[in-house]
Amino acid sequence: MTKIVTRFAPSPTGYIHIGNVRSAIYPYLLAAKNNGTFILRIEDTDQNRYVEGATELIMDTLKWLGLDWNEGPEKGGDHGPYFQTERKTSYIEYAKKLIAEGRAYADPTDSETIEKYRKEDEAKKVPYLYRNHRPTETPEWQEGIPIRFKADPKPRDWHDEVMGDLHAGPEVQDDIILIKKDGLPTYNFAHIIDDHLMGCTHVMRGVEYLPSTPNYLALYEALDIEMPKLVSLPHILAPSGNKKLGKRDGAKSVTEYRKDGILAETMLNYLACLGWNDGTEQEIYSKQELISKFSLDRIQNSGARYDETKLLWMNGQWIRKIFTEQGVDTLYNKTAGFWPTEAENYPESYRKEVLSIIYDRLKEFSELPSMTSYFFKDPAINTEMLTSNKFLKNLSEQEIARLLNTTFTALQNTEWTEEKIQETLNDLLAKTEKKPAELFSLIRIAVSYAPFSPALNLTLKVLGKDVSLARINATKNAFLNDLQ
RNA sequence: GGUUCCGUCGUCUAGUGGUCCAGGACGUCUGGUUCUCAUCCAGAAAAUCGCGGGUUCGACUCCCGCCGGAAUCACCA
Repeated sequence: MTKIVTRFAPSPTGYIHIGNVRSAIYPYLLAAKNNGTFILRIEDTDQNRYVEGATELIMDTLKWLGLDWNEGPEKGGDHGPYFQTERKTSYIEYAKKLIAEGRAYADPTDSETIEKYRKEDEAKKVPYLYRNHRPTETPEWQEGIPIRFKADPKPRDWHDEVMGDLHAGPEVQDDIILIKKDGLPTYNFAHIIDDHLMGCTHVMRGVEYLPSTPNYLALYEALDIEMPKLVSLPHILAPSGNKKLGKRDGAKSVTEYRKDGILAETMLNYLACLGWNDGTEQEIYSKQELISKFSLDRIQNSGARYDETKLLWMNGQWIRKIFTEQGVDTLYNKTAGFWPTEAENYPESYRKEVLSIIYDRLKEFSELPSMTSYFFKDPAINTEMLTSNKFLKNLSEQEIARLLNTTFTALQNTEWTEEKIQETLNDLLAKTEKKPAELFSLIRIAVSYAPFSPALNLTLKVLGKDVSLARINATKNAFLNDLQ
């Protein structure tokens, strides 16, 4: 069995967004599953669209997701260089070979003339095909003149691993540009040479390349190159409408989700399963599970709409999974940079305690500041919040002050453990003859002034005895002052 | 316009001729878990399988037509 070689071949024009990252994920998974090679190749032949730093951005995204490439920039490998601009000579070499064999030609036609041909065909309502305007006299090639393929239009049948058996007629095959005026190859030509030279067994890319596949087929044939397996990946659709998700539709960069506090595990899981599933009812997959279960034939052949709600749900699942399976330390290490600024004044151990009791309501780490602020900073007292609470509406201010006083006293003599605090709270319930809804809400709000918080005994435990008592006292005093 | 691809609950999907008056998940709604928010658990609503014809004893599954959506037609990738 031949070794599987896949590649991700982005052009350095910006960040990787969620609409196109699957063409990195799937090749990675396929190679990893089969102990193959995953190559990162940078297709930088378009000088005009080149963006400084884009390659780094792309590598950063890949690293974050854990899609480690075996060959490519930073890694090297036996098939380098991995930037197309550095492979210029091989393209020229192959193009020259095609010219020598009469399968390509240097095209002296200037762009105005080409534009004229196009207009003429449009006016005549015939499809514009350059091969109908092929120049009769072609010069010897020299840099500065584009090289065109000499099409061999005929019906083409091929197999796509996702789309199945495909067919196209001669009307879509044309004299495509191989080498541009600037001496660099077009994508159409370069990727074929590179895939061949790099030994790629699978070419995975978006379905937008489907219409030009017949031209590639002709090129493989003319070059006498064994065709790799073709895998067309359907588009990810924008949340609304039916358009493919692109930067123009607000497709966020993959790493932007990292800033929001989405885990890499979630991102990989969600994106991989958008348009792929293993046929079971499993929803949560680790990278290892993805690798072992991945298969080309289970890639969906219709586009999938991107749904951020499910991503958020999945992130919650992953947060809980990591906490229960790998412990608070592992989860904590992923929260760096998300804590409220005041948290810096507290030891790591305290932040971990806080995380341990709030992690199960987290959906993304960006919620951390609003969810935990009262653990790090005394909340502003807001008596209105207490008196308007639906469980506390029937309590007079006097009663509130009295209840808080009783609580203060009881807690003062409590050993500060989860269990003991809970015992005290239960005793208080019996003594005051209040419903949990009343008493606990009261205490909870008095110490947090937050719309919600973890279980009361846990909140008090983590807050600490001194802080808890001080806050209860402060609220009690606020009501006493009110009464005076 | 030409060419090509796609079409199952709102969304992601299972389904390869009978086990499907279509299963799971997200979302929504209801109830439960000594307070809140969430988690978790239980339950509900939600798809005439794009439409119309065939083939067949029987079709979401096969065939044809139509409709709808998308992609693409560059010296961009």
